[in-house]
Amino acid sequence: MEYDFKAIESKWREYWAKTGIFKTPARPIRSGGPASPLPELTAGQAGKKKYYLLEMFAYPSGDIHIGHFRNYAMGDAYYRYKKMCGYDLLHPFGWDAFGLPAEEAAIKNKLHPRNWTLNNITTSRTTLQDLSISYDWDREVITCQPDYYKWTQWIFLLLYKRGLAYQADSFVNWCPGCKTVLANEQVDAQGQCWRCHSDVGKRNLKQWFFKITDYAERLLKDIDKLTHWPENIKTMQRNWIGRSEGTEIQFPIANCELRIGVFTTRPDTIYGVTFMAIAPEHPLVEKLVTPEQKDKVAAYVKQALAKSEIDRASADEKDGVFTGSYAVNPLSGEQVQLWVTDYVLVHYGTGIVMGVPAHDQRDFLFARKYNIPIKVVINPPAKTLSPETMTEAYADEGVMTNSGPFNGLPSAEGIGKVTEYVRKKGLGEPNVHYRLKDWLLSRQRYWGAPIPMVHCPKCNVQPVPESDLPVLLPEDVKDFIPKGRSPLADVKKFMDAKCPKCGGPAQRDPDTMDTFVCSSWYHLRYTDPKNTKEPFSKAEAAKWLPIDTYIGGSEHACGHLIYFRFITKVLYDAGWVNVDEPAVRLFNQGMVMDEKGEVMSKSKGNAVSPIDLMNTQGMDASRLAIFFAGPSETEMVWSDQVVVGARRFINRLYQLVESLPPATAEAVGDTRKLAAAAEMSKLYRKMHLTIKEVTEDIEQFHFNTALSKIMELVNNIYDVKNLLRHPTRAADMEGVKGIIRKATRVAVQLIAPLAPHLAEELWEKLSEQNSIFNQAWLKHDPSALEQEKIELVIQVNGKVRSHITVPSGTAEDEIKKQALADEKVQQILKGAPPKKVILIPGRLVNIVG
RNA sequence: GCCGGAGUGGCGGAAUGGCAGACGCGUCGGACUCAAAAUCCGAUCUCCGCAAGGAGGUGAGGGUUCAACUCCCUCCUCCGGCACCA
Repeated sequence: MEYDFKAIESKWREYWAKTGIFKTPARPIRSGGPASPLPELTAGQAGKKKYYLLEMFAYPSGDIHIGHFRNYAMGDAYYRYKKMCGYDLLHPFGWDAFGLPAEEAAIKNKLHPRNWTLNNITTSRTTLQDLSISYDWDREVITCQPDYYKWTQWIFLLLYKRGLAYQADSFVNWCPGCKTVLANEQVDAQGQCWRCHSDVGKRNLKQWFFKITDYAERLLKDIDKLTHWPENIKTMQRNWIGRSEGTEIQFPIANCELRIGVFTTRPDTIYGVTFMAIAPEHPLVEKLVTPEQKDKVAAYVKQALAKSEIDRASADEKDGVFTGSYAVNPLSGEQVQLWVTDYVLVHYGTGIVMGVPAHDQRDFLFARKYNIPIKVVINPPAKTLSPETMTEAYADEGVMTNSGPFNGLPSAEGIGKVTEYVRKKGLGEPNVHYRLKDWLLSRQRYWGAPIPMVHCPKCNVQPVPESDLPVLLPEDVKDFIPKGRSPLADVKKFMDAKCPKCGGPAQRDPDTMDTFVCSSWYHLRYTDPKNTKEPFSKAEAAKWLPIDTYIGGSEHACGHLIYFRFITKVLYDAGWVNVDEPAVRLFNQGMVMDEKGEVMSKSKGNAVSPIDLMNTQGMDASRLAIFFAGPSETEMVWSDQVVVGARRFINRLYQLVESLPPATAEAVGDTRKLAAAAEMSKLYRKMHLTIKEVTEDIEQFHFNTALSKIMELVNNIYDVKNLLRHPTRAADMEGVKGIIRKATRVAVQLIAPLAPHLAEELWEKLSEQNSIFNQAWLKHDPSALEQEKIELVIQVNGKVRSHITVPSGTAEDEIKKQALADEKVQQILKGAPPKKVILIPGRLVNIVG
């Protein structure tokens, strides 16, 4: 009979839904008694039974496509495997439901963003349920619902109370397309908006920030704890945080009281300073410019700010304008000109640099352009540089020269010596700077969580009291077309508020929060999603945290994956959670591409619907095809071709089970005795080897090799079965049937995480009553892997020349003797004595002639 | 430019110091069939050879080793990330 995937898959889908097999156990079993509030149990502790498996939740942009499906199918397979291993699992799902596309779609379709979003969620949820992904839907979270964003606002207030949320005027990334500000993480390498790819500009606005820089050092240092995270993600985070050790040195301004600090990693070049440079946005520019230069500087600043980030960064020429002020080199006493230039970044270091043209390429270009002197203070080993002949800066190490008391010192040593000197003189001190900037979270958009702050004319900024949360997003807003300021600013009913401090009239903050705030703590809400009194209870969080395996795309390396580490640390410091890192293991799944090699996505219109696949190919066949296509972490190309092998395999296994004698003939007794004949003992061994290898593979997300090994087992079963077609030893028949049946059961159990509907059906056919997912995962018998006879490869000079079979446990000398006596070996050696004989036990003998 | 990752049959890929190409797709041959599909069996890295067998072979070149897809050095190509970071 053909395998009727439609009937069988829907039968088991309904069965799982009815029996509630994916529900989270109320109390995960922990060794050492029931969970207590904030117990000391953490992941990695021996005997723990809980398992928190999480896939990154989804932005509900329409329906689930095959790219999502690959991600969720991996999680589902791993869930089912872990369940069979006896873990109590938390495997929730939810929706990252605030965000710009909802507004855009709403404007286009004349739908409220809320309705558009909730409709998409309904569609996508139904799809996931149809696909039998093992989520506990009782724990679903939807970030745009007041019962969720109430606690997002609570998190904001927590950060505010802890001095980690502040409002500041600053030049921020402004996307003219989205008409909102963007976090640094949302501007790509081309200086464009991550969503609409408009060139991002700069605007000076008063905005809310989270002080993630306070956590820079810990976020960096604790990367070392993440031993089960992919190396590339950790490297990306390290680069993103960008720790840089250097020295901050104060330069007095001539003829005035001001001093300016510069940050440098090369204090050894300080005697080579021939100018100073300040960023155009720097607040001190106004104070440092002299009246004569005022107009020129103002014009320059204006045009610099008008440039897009990318134009500014890609300019080959370094240009600038003299401010009219002079800075005094605190070591040499020399006076140098202070320039404004846009190659200095206001956000990095102090926003002011010392210009050392001889030893910094950018400074060199700048000095050449404006005829600023070049002074050599580092000479390369055994060479003397001359400013006149230099064509580029010499930035490497060397020997200090023209540097007063430091002459003759190797520059590497000079760094420490100069720092020490300025520190003693009170002119500066060692300092560390980070590339990481504070997290800009205000958005001038409607569809987000309102910022729970009010602005009182008397009391300034005041937090909304916790008891007044949530600050509800007004629903009856019709005009959310972006205008460059928050649509909420025009909703009088929303804006008018009482000051929590003085009770006087005040205004709400009109901005909403970056959606990355919503997604930075959802993993915590899952532990206690219906709590109305707290964001989550400490006890529930303690039960489940940390996430044991987190599955998601590597594109979140420097965004979400840093933010959720940060928020977890803040909550750890505040005593809410007992882990300071959210996820023990991170797994990055590869993307799904179409046959042209392009990423599948809704916007490209090339996305394959998993529902279509389910209807045409079957869910299990589609899953197996996805798993088999290649390693889980690499990209895969989807084509209908890849399902062919999977479908054949499913039929092959189904036919195998169908062809077994009735259950009464089951001979599952002492299979070792049955394994008398050579073929049988080979199959018996293969069965245990497969259990071992498949277990190891699934544990490591190597679903492709796991499946290939199950295929091998099934092929071997067929080989043995084919022997029955021409039986020569009738007495062995029953034993052979028994081992076939046993091995088939094993194959069915091993395939269960990968092809769950098929496995349930076959399990039932094998006369089992209970769900296969309530069965214990198989354990291999190590003694079954031992072989009575071992085949060894015989090499001569590293080339395979022959094979011998020896009883296991044969003495090394005996093996070597036999190897040398081999006919083939004799032919090649021609009687000459071997120089060396190398024996690798259980593998090979290499004879060096 | 800097930092990661990768490069293996016609294709997806396997093997992380020990028989390169497991498993699957495709192709070819055979069985079944009136025929086809499906299914089953066999072959399938390249070259020489009827065969037995032999030689070469994992981006290129060098090295370490009894033995290298695997480790080391140099280079090429592709992918990803960062990039005026002082």
